[in-house]
Amino acid sequence: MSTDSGSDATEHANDAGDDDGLPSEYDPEAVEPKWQRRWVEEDTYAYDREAALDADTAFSIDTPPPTVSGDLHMGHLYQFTLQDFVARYHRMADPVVYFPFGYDDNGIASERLTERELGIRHGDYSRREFQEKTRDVCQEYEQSFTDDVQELAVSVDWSNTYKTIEPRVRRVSQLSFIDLYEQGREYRRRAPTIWCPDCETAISQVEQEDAHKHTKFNDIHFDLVADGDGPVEDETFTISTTRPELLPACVSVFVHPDDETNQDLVGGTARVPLFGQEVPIIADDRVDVETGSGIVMCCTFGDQTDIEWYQAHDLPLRLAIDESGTMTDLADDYEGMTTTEAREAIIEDLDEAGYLVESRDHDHAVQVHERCEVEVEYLVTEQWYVEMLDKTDEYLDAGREMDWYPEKMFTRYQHWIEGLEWDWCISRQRDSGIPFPVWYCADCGEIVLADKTDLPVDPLADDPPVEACPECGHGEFTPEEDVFDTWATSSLTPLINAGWDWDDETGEYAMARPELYQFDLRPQGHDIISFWLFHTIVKCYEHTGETPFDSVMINGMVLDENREAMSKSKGNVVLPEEVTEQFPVDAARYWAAGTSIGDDFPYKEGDLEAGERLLQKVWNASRLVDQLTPESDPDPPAEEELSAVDRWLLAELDDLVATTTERFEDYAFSKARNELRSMFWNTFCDDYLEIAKQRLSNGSDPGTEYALVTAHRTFLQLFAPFLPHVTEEAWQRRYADADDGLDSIHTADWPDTRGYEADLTAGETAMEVISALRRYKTDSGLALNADLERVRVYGHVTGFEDAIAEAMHVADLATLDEAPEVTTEVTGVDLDYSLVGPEFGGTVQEIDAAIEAGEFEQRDGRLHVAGVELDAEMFEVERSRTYSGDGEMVETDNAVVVVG
RNA sequence: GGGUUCGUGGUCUAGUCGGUUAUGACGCGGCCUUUACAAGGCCGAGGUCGGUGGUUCGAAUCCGCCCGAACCCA
Repeated sequence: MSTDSGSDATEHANDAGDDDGLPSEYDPEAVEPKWQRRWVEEDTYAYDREAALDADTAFSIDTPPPTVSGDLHMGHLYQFTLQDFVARYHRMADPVVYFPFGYDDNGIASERLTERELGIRHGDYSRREFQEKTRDVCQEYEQSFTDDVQELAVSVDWSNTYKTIEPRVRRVSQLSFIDLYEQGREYRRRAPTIWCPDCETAISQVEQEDAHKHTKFNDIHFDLVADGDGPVEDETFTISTTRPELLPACVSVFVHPDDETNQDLVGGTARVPLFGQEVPIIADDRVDVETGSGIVMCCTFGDQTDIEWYQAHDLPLRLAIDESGTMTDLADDYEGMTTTEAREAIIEDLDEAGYLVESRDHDHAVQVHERCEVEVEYLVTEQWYVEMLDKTDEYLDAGREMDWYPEKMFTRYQHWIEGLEWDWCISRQRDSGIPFPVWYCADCGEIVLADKTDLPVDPLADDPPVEACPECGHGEFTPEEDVFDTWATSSLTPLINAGWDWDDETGEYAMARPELYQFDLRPQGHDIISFWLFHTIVKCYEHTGETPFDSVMINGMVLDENREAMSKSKGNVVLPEEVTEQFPVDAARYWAAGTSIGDDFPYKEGDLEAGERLLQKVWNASRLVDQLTPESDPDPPAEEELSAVDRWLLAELDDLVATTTERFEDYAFSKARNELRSMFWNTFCDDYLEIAKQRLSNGSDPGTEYALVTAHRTFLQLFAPFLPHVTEEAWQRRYADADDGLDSIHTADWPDTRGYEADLTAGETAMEVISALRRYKTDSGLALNADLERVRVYGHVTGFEDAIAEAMHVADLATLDEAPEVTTEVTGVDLDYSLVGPEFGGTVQEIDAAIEAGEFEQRDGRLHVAGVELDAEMFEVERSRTYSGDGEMVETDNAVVVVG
């Protein structure tokens, strides 16, 4: 039976002396690693392009490459496993699946990892040296990522992987830049920029996050030089600020237009203390009147509102802080200090000079860089931008064209886009990253792009494609030193996967694997859908004119057992390796399948244990099937050889195949898992197997054997995406074709419905009768296999009589044409409110009351109650029955059973 | 501060464009060794659906307000 006999030593560890059947114990510790290795060795998951082209279709998944910044966490396990459910299902249901893997190692996160790992600072090395160190460190982590992902049985095609720093990706990234530039979608401008003084780079709006900081709120006197009516003397007013070090950058003072007490100041002039510059007083409704004195100073730049004011009121620019967070010469005596030093010194001096009214404690939210948590500055620097704000409507439409799972996530995306305020700043002043393929004429500043055929280039090392400036003829060029924002590359994964490139011969962009684009699915965590998805849509849309994805599957976050986010500081982090040490991988996958897509969900050991039990159940059922059916591929029997119960099982199985297929198509894993489990456990194991066991103990029965094998085979296949190891093990031992390499269950065809029709009502009633008899035996203290002398059934179980009798060890079973002798008593009336309500409206309560009081009468099939008449379909009379004959009566929903 | 989503037995959850006895699993209590499985089988207890007001003959399901949580954006 074992089709891979001798291929692996570990496999025989637990089945000595049991050559013919399945070993009695399922041993995941031996079985799981065995198949993980085989699948990789045999390229079970490889993308077969020939087949894809033949079939003219491939199910393609654009997996977001995880950031290489440390070890695998539960979020990875969860996310990869969900992706794998999709990949495994479609690999069986569709001709071909493309399921690649990327490592995102070109960003700040990887630099930080390198610094942490080696205990160094990037600034102490040349760019090239540091890049090499980063690559070395990342390589180690990438290898362990690969091992981990393989150990989770994630069916990635390992022949289609990429690193975001590799030359091919650098080329795509630089091509993307050139294409967008040539389309006029990019510009370089000296403009206010969000700046991280610690990383010394520009960052984009979306890389900021909130942090609550404890600071001082300082009330400071400003001298009033003139109010709205003209010059005044010896008058002052008070502004409140948390950032007095920005006084040298103060360019105006603002008052809210509704602020009546200070309205007289508007149109006047104020003198900035210590620094002496005179600035206008202006009205603007962006003033926050809730905090502070209601009068605020505007500096270039303290926050985003300052930038808005600067632009709206055409204010002058005073730059008091430089790229490293150091005070400039504008700050006079404070030049060269850090912002923190300057803040303290200025407060002291203000106090001495009598300008400081009060300095009080204050908690407020500040913007910090998400990677290093250092407070951002707003500087004016020269950066590259991708223009976006002019086309947000179009990008929103692109998002609308995709199918969102769950649907509600689109709303989040929509609000995010509608709230955008900045174009996308894509230049970063970092060591590691993909350089801009750009030089500038040293004389006139003309922008010179690399030639597309030369990409990837490094302007710091390579020469520009021209000898002289095409604009002014000058012969010297300055290389662009900046690198791309990580997202500028991360947003290109569909193009990377599809092999997007410039074809110099045709003069067009083309894809090496156009059959993959647009991608069928983009999976993504809900915390980052906004900007990762958005940027991907924007770029791919601009490059190809098409939305990159057909559908998006959004997953939630993994929480701890108390529904709290896992974090190192809370000490509640569960590591994947701890989980897989304790439980089979299949059990972890069972847990992962247990959530509605999009919802956060907690780590739950109980679910892992339930998963483990299911594995054992699958195994034990497989053993029994193996023992009962010598033939693993019996021919379908003739119609008359199939008994009612066999046909019933096959018909139920058809329904299950249909619904499970639909669930997988809709990414409804939780429903698929639960329905599959309950059908397998309750209907197949508890009911059918018990019947089949008795039936086959008396000799062979082609119908039952066929139904048994067919159902077993089908269950293994339906379970395969969730439980790849145990299903493969059972499949190999019973069904795989030994002559055909690794005939894996994961490349088998997804089951089709077989078109069996059966009397499902009779089947259901028969199962009710069996349950009732089990209950009778339990209640009577009898063993479940105890013999019953005589049973009478009143109810529709036509064709199932023998099955019931065999399964329950009944010597004499017969059906009754009429209800057993009972005295019936009407106990009430069940109304169908969906019919009664609309018909009788307000009188429903009276009807209810009359029935409750027993004041009703049934005549001619109609119910006369509370002065109205109800049609037959609106009600059902409830009766209680008392059995007065011999034996004991047991009732079910649809049958009456008399034992004895 | 704004927005989005969510709040169902001890725990996790199904149901949620209204129809009246709310689904399943885990856990809990009891009983039972049936020749695949005690990691099994059977039975049982346990919730009125965050709170409140409203719409309606009828609301877990629709609307308002309040409370709580998460995420996103300021």
